[in-house]
Amino acid sequence: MTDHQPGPTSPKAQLIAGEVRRRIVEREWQQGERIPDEADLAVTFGAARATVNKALQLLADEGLLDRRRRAGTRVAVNPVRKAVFTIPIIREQVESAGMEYSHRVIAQRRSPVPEAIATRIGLPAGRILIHLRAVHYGNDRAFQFEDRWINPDSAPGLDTVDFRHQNANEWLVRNAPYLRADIAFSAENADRRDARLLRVPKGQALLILHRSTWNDAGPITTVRIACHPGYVMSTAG
Amino acid sequence: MTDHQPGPTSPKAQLIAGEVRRRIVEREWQQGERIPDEADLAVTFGAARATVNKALQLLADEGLLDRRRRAGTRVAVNPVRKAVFTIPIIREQVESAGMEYSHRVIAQRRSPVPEAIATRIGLPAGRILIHLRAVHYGNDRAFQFEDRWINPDSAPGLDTVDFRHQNANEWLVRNAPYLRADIAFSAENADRRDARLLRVPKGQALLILHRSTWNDAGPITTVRIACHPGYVMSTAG
DNA sequence: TATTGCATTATGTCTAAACTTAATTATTCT
DNA sequence: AGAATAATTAAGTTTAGACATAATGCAATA
Repeated sequence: MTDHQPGPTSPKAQLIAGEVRRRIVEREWQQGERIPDEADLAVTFGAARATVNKALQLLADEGLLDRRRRAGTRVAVNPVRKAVFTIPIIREQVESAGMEYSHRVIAQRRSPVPEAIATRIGLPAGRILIHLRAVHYGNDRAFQFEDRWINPDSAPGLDTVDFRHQNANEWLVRNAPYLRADIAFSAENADRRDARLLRVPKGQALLILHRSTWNDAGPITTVRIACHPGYVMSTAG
Repeated sequence: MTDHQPGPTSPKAQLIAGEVRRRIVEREWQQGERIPDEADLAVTFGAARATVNKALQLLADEGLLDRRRRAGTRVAVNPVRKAVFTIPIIREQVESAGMEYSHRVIAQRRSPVPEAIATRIGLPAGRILIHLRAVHYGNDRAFQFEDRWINPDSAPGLDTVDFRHQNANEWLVRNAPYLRADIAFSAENADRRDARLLRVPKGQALLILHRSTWNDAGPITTVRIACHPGYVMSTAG
């Protein structure tokens, strides 16, 4: 088509998704109800079916629609609530807050991995990994304390890296991209070591982030990050 | 085309995404490096450009690629780490663990909203909202304590609902779909009330989840959920 | 009656071609 | 040289058409 309407300012698929979302929110299409099929909607909205498909996929990903072949598309009864968190790179986070970033390595040594950690990443207990402990600072205020185990087989040259001069996370991000990652949040009372390194009272509630990464050759690293009190992890809008 | 190859078992776009991912992970394409453009890749992979586009969009969403019009596609230097969490419906979570779900309303009254909460959801302080406090149990063990404020204007009939017989979250999910949601995790030491209701010692570290939702007419609800100790929120596979 | 097989249907995916838009590069003008 | 302008390029989006696939329901069969 060479001639067509003035042209919307945002992509058509987005507009369609927005309109469908509105109809759901305003109860024009009720929970569990079947909505018109893609071909019909394509006609109603004056778009190609592929465009409608894209819009509906979007809403299905959001958890607002349930779609099944042959059965059609219906409004989700229990909209799944998904939240996307962007795991910040500590340095960027500190610097974007206008503070100066620094970090200090508390310990770096080769050591047999404890059972609890070995099972978490699927390695036999007792394997020799690099054990690294470091604190990240913003303007000399402790921000995070990380306790990390690194698989020396996961990247060439890992054995000889001195993480005192080189942030472990950044080195790994650049030198050992991962295929799969697991992330978990929990809360713990600061133990003696957390308390000392983060300079908070023992027992202080801390947000704990556990992250493990793998590539096709096996586990790369697993880390427990203890965040300073008051740290909030929120859906970046 | 009526004749073509036996056909891959998984979608072509996925295969292409996988192959590109592999090339990045194996350093064939280095960080920051420009990769061939869509047209070239379409030829290499024997696919249409739209298919390659879909694959690359996928990887860009994952944070592995940076794409800009005209400038081309390059391997991300700092792969953004995104994590998708599925916020569980408490009842389902309890029941899927083989426990019996129940909940108890501690208080339900109309009350002027405190400043801190009003600003969080963008309402003038002092507005009269429904204030609800409830505990969720699994097999009589306290699971979560929720402290919720509900905007009575956000759904018809909200004024007359008795949440003793009707889980607030589920009622809202069904009767007041939201357009936008904010979710945040943090850690807090249990205060006296948390401790009493969750039956844990005062000071116990708790994972706290703050969630607020809005539709086009304004805020619907905001809630602070205190999870029992040991609760872990992880990227659900 | 229970089972198998087939037609139907709605979504899933792909293709080829076109047009749109943002950003870069080259060119022209001052 | 520097600024304004035009050309070019690569991604972004849409379209129309086709075929693939998974459910569903119906019909024929054992």
